[in-house]
Amino acid sequence: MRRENRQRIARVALDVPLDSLFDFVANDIDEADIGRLVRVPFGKRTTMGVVVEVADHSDVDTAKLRAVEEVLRTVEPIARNDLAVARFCAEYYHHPLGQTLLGSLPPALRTARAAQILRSMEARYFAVTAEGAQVDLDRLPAKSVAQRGLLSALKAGPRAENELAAALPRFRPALRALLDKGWIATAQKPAETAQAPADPSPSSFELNEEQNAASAQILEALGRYQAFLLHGITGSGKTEVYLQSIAAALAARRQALVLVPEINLTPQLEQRFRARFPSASIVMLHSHMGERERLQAWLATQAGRVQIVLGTRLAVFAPLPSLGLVIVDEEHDPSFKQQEGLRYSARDVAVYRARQRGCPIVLGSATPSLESWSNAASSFDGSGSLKGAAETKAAQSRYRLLSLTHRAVPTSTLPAVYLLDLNREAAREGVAEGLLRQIEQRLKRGEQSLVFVNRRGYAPALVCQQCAWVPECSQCAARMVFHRADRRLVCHHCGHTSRVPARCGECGSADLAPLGEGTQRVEAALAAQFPDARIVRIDRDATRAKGSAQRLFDAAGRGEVDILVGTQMLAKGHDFPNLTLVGILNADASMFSADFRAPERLFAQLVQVAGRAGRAGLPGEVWIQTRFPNHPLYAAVQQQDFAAFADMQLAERNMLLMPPASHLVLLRVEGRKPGDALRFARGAVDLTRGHARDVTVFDAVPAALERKAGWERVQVMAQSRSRKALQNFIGEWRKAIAGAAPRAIRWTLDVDPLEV
DNA sequence: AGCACGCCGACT
DNA sequence: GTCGGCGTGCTC
Repeated sequence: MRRENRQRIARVALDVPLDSLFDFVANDIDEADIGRLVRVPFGKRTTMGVVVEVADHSDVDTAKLRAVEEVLRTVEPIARNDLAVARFCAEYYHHPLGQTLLGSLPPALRTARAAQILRSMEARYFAVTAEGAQVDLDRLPAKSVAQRGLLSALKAGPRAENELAAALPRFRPALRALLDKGWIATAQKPAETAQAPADPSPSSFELNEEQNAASAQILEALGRYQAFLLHGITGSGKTEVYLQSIAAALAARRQALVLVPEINLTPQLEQRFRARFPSASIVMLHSHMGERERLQAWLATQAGRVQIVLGTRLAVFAPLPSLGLVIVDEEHDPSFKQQEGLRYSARDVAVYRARQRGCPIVLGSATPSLESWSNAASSFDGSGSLKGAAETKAAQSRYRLLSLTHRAVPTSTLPAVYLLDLNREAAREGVAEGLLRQIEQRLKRGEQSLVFVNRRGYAPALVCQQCAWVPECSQCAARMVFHRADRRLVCHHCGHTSRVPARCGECGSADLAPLGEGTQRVEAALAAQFPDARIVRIDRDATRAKGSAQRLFDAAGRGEVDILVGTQMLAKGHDFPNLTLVGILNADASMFSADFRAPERLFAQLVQVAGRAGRAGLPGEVWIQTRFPNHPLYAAVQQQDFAAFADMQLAERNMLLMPPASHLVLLRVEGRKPGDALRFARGAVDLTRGHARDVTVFDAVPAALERKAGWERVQVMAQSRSRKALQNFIGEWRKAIAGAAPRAIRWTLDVDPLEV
């Protein structure tokens, strides 16, 4: 029996929190359409999906089956490689495939109006008609300048509308007129001319021996998978090594993917890349781009018209058909980990991609994550003794370590680091006398100072002098931060603001005083101390307006500022040539954190801020205010010895069985009603009884921030030395939790959580 | 996730 | 008498 018109079924991944694929009838579809975007009817709405499989029968009731509405053939299918990346992420992070896959696409392609957006973006092309080709330009009326210009431009060949509009004055009416005369018509898009490999301009300065050695090793690995950890002190010229490697990848006609942290995505970096590769096509990819712009960049990359993709974590999903090199700059940076939805680590996904595509990946940092550090070290026994000898050996040197131990500019040296003991030294508004004296010296010498305070606002709390009452956010388990400029209290967790109370909410006293120091208070204190100094504050509040951060940085770079006061925003990527002093105010704050990674983060932050001092010739000094001058972390910062610090931390992690000595997953639970979250989380722990093979499940505990925006938050940690055992466990646990969770509970599993 | 349906409280 | 709260169920 022969069946005419055999029915074809497209199995489609949709942006819904369900694990299953959905079947649709699509008779004009075949294997080559796997990875294509399709518009499908779904319930009462229409949505976008991706064809993941093609079959000729469906197990779903024929009555239920509906037909694909449209196959988007103007976009190339998502490559098999990239589908595999999505599949890996969905599996590893235990997130629905549809949401993972659709979430990795530019937002414009996820909407049902994707086809419309694509159409509107497609440039119209115009060319002369046979009739138009006959027209003698000189015989046109003298006054029709615009028409003559347009016709002569098109006689040279078809051109895109947007190009013409940009190049010719009064383009629209001229276009109209020539179309009416029938001399020109819309035309096919001319065939792409293959892009010549970009010729890099020569390096701006000679690489030193270490940089050369590092580059040589990366170059040697082009064309195969190899992970490198490029550990270079601040100012050691890691970027030059990246540029050198990228040049080689481009010369081999391969694409390069460069990931940078969110805050570091500065125009300067883009400028540096463009200056270095003037004839290469470089696109940016980050979440602050408009939807068109982002789609455009994505499409150009997919079409192979782009040589370098420079972006934040989301760029790790860019469709690069000929990927040949991956760079992750500041690989330890927390912004590479997504904190909602698909909770992926862009650094880890980047390693997966490099391995999949058989190309090198360079993870660069002055203060690498302990995960990467242990992957690169041969001495660390991080994989645990449970593994067989062969496996352990393979795990020991998974990454190759490349070290840059000297500053690239020979005249610049690492800054000297000093501690200011707050137990012995008076402080004014949080600024120690010793630091004030240092700043004064810099002012006299005409040099710049930077004061780092990792808190915005005037004071992190307001406190009643009579009964010690402190105003708290009504929605969060957190103190309200006092912002003096706008005379308001602000919650830094949910954004809620309120008026400054005139009296204590407890005892009615009018004696409320600010407690602790934020950037605003330090700025005010310094202004009072040094009335003639030019002081600029740089934090999220001061740089809210678009471009204002850049203006402030530029002004500081030109030497128009004597003292910079600010938060982390100051810590990264900006060079202030005249800066010779860095003061660090509340470094101790994270000493009390329950998070086992707090010291690692603090060390990275201190090194990063310290690195701002003395970058160009002038010797720099760093002064850290602390009540714990004997803490070993500060000793390590003073020595600027990352290896010593890392080994100390790794020993601790080994003892406590924390990453990288083990692997973690966190169940995060949120509930609106008091007690709901804790009750459910405890139930989730009970579900694991008898199922946690080689996995330790800890008790449900309140999250670091117990209540946020009205939601109570509880978490459960599960730990294992075996990644595989943990993965199996998570799969089972997730199913059990999903079956038990009522609607009033929000929950997610965070694989390899960063903040615990 | 959306989007419906459905069953109990205060209102033009 | 309706408008509308959010609990439960389904989407090829």
